[in-house]
Formats: sequence, structure tokens, C-alpha cells
Amino acid sequence: MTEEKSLNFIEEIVEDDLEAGKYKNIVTRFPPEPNGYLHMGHATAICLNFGLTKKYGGYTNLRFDDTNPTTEETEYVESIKDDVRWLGFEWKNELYASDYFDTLYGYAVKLISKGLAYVDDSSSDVMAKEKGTPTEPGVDNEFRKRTVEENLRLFEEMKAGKYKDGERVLRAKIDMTHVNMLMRDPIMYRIKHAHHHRTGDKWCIYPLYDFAHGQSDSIENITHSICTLEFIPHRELYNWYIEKLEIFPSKQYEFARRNLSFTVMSKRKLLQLVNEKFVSGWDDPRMPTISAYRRRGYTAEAIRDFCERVGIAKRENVADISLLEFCVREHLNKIAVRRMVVLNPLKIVITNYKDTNYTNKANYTNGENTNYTNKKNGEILEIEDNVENDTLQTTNNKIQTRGVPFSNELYIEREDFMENPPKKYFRLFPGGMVRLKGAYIIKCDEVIKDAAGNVTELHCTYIPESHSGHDSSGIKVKGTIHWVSVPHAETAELRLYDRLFKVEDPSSEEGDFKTYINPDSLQIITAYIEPSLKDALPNTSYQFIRKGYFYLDKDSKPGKLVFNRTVGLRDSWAASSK
RNA sequence: UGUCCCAUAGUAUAAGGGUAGUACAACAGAUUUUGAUUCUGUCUGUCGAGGUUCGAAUCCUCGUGGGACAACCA
Repeated sequence: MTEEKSLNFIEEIVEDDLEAGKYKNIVTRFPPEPNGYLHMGHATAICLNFGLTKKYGGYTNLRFDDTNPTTEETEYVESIKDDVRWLGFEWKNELYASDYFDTLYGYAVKLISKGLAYVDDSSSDVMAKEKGTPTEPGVDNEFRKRTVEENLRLFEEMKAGKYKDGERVLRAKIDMTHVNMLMRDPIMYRIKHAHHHRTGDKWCIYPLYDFAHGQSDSIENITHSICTLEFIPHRELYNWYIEKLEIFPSKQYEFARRNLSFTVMSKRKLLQLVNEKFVSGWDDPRMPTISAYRRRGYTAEAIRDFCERVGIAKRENVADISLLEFCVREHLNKIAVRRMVVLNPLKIVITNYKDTNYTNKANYTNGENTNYTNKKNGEILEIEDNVENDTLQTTNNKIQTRGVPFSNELYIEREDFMENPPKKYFRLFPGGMVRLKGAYIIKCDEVIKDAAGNVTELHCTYIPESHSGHDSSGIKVKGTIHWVSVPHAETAELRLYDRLFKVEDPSSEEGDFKTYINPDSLQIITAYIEPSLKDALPNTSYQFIRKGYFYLDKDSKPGKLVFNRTVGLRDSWAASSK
């Protein structure tokens, strides 16, 4: 049982630190900025940060990086909390960078006092010029020479609201010629007379990311501060502040952000899709956000499994969306309730089916004894549910069944009939036989067409001895198709989703990423559902047999059911016949 | 013409000087009252050139390719 699961590079760092006795327990944090909804990229970071402390002991804080009052909103805070909880993780402390504004202010005063920070009156244009470029060094300006006393007074006045937005900033005094541009006297505080979602109007100066993030990590004794690759150049500054402030030395480690094929994964771009109405909102089921996946019927297990399987590294990447789909199918196959639904109906009449009495009085709804079907023609068939799912089986270890009404008029899937079938087609065709799932074998005798030559109806005969479960007919058929009894059918709206973009990596294509949006990413149809689905439950995954996994949408109302297709089934026939 | 990061099958990720492995995808077959599931098999890979070494995906050098860095964003 010594299954050596290989570690990712961050786990290796953690194990080394633990082994060296550097820490007793590790502390991580998940630090979203509340300016958008969480997406699959965040899910990776969440699984990493929370997964690490779960595995190695310690805890993870949820910390909102709310240092920019003009873009951040409480709505986002709530959605982020929902998403993290739904993914199955618990944070130790709910914290905000804004909780530390007083401490941060004190830190700034300390740096000023040490001669390591100064107030600069330059305009942003001038500052940008003085900063140089990646290949040319920057130059000092006159304000850099200000005395500690003057800096202290000016910074105090900035805080007191004496100056307008943009009039002055506080900068660290490091080195204007440093090769790392972030070390060329980075701005620590800017003036923004803006209302903050938590501190209200208490402050008119706000720290920037670099003068908030590392310090917040340090205040919380974060041992491993994990972020994405683009923060690599920030690490030097991160360490500089910690060193000069003489505070707890949190360490920053960087991994490559997770991208997904056929979608975009930046909050800026996702916000555009929302604002410009390409989607109905952040949780439109076509979005790669966690709330969208939840609404669509993905499970937290599947998403965690996906994050686990792709792993993490420092190489830029685009993970294959089909792996995510594999993960969700794998989970749903085990838990989803099986039902029959016809998406695109073709009516068939079973000409020799005369039974007008019930041979079986079992009810077919979810436990309620209803006489709903008793007024109609047919019989009730017991059809087994999900054979994969232990919890759906009864105590006698028998597979749970449900009653499904059968009659002489049925809907089958239009694509399950072909007048001129190709070679290995084993569904219905003129003179051909097929099994109706859980019912009888039927034979197609006659094809009825309208004036235009379209097939409108099929006349079939059934084999009475072929009753599912006790078939004595001796007939073997290759195909089994699903069906719904016409007089008993109910209807529901089905929302079928396809990938949001036509290309694998929209961000790397020429021009505006929005030109690659797939115009057919949403298809809405009305389907015929077996009657038990009238009582479909929310938060429950259904497999519409042979058609895919479906999940009740939040737009669903009693009498007006709306299902999202979570993901289709693998379809090797469709794949091979193309 | 700077500094930093990265480079393993189509994709993602292992192998930490000693047989290049796993998953997804693709393909082929078996089973199947879901053309699903399950099972079996096949295919494809170390960016290049040098060097160190008995031995290099791994260490070194130089290339090549990709990415990051000049927001009072995070």
C-alpha cells in the first residue's frame, strides 16, 4: 500500500520546510479581490491552498484583497464565500486587507521614519517618465530628498484629507536604477476619496497591492503565500518590505495559472461578456465561473477531482476541457437518477397493443400514490434506475425501480429511426426491430409521411413475449432506445449548451477575443419527459438516458420545468459516423 | 536589444544522474436491455547544439521558442 503519489513542487517545498522543522504547521490563504466572480482558475488556487493545509496540518484564511475601493463590491464578497463553501472548503478566518489599514498606516510611518519612504508630489506622467523602461534606468527626483519630518507631516496630511486625488503619493525609497522596475521607488499609498465597502469614509488614502498583500500575509503568519506567475517580479519587493519592517517572514511561491480550452479565464474578459450581454450573467451556465458550473449541475467533487488531476506546475498551460467533462461524467454516472426524455420526437403507434387495463397498479411518481394515469390507456412498467448507485438500491440490495406508463402511442427520438440506415446502424428502420428500454421489442412495419415526404409517424407491432425482464421471445436485437408514452408525457424546457468559443484558446487568437464566440452555444428546446419527472427535485442530477446529464435550473417553476444539460454522454456512434 | 520565468506524446502532469510513466483525448476490440458504464489493447514524447559523466529529461554553457516586467489595478 505504499502508493507513492507524486508531489507537486509546492508540496515538495512544504514537506522540506516541515522536515527541516521550519514550521510546526503551515498557514496559507486564499486572497481574492472582490471585484468579480470566482472561476475555474480560482478553483485551482482554492484546492491548492486549502488542500495543502488539509494534507499537512494547519489552516487557511479567506482574505479579501480589498485595497481598491473603486472596483470592489460586497456582492462579490458574498458570491466568493458561497463558491468556496460549495467547493467544500472551510476557512479558519474571514479576513480583509482593509482590517489592516491602521496597521499598514503604522508600517508606512515606520518606513518613513527609517528614511525608506517619501512623499512625492509628481504627476503620474512625470513619475512614469522618471521611472525609465525595462531597458533604461530611472532617475531620482527632487522629492526623494525630503526630510523624514516633512514626509511624516505630509503623509499625515494625506491621511487627513488635505489633498485631492492624485496630488501626492507615498513611495518607498529603494533604487530608481534597479533592474526590477518594481523596485524603482514603488508607490505605497495613493489618495482616493472613495467610499470603501467596509471602512466606509474613514480613509482617503489606500495602500497598493504591494504594500498590503505581503504585510497582510505577515500579520496572519502565513507560511506559504502562493500566487500566480505574474507576481514573480513582485517577490523581491515583497521580501524587501518584510525585511525593512522586521515582521514575520512569509514566503511567496508562484505557480502557473490554470487556463481551460474553449473559454477565457480572466475576470476582465468575463466581465465584458456579462456587461455586453453575450451571456445572461456571471452564473450563465456557459461561463467558466464556479457559480455557473454549479448552476449547470457540475458537482464540487468533480471540480476538485479535475484540479487534482491536472496538477500544478510553473509552465503555462491550457487544460483540456474534455478532462473536466470526463470528471463530471465519472461522478454523475454514479449518482444521477435515470429517467427517459425525448428531445426531438417521432410518434410511433403500436398497432397490436390493445391493453386498456392496468396489469400493474404501481404508481410511477416519487412515492405519491396518484391516479393520474388511471384514466389513460396502457400499463405501468417497472424500470430500474441507476445500477451504479448503491444509495438508490433498496435494503435487499435490489436496484431501485420506478413505474413508467406505457401505451400504444409513444414518442421516440427522431434520430433513432432511419429510412435508409448505414451499415452498422442498429436502431429502428423499416422492417427492423429494436427494444424499447424497459418494455418490449417492436418492429417497424410502416412509415407514414406527409405530402412533402417527411416522416410523420411509424406504425409498429410489439412482441408480447419480449416483456423486459422475462423475455421468452428468443429474439435478439442490437439496439435499445428510450421512449415516452404520448398520452402520459409532460413537457419541459431543456437548455443545451455548447462551448462558449469556437477556438481552443481565444486569448491567443488575433484581434478581439469576442469575435470567436460560438453563436450556437445555447440551444433551447421543449422535450417530452416521462411523467415522474414532473416532480423533479432541485439539486439533483438526472441522466436522461442516452442523452446526457441534466439538472434543474434556477429559472424552473412548478408547471414550467427548466433543465440545464450539465454534460452530454460520450457518444462513440455520433463520433464515428462523422 | 536589459532582467526574470518556463520548455517531456494532441493536452496536462511524473521520473530529483540509472528501463521515460500516468491521466484525458484519439483509435481498435470485448461486454452491454443506455452505441453510456465497465474491461482489454494500440498510437504518439524529452526544443536544438555542445559539454561534464561509465551513464543526462535531470547538472553546466550557448542557442531557439514561449511568457512576464515601463497601472496612483490586483
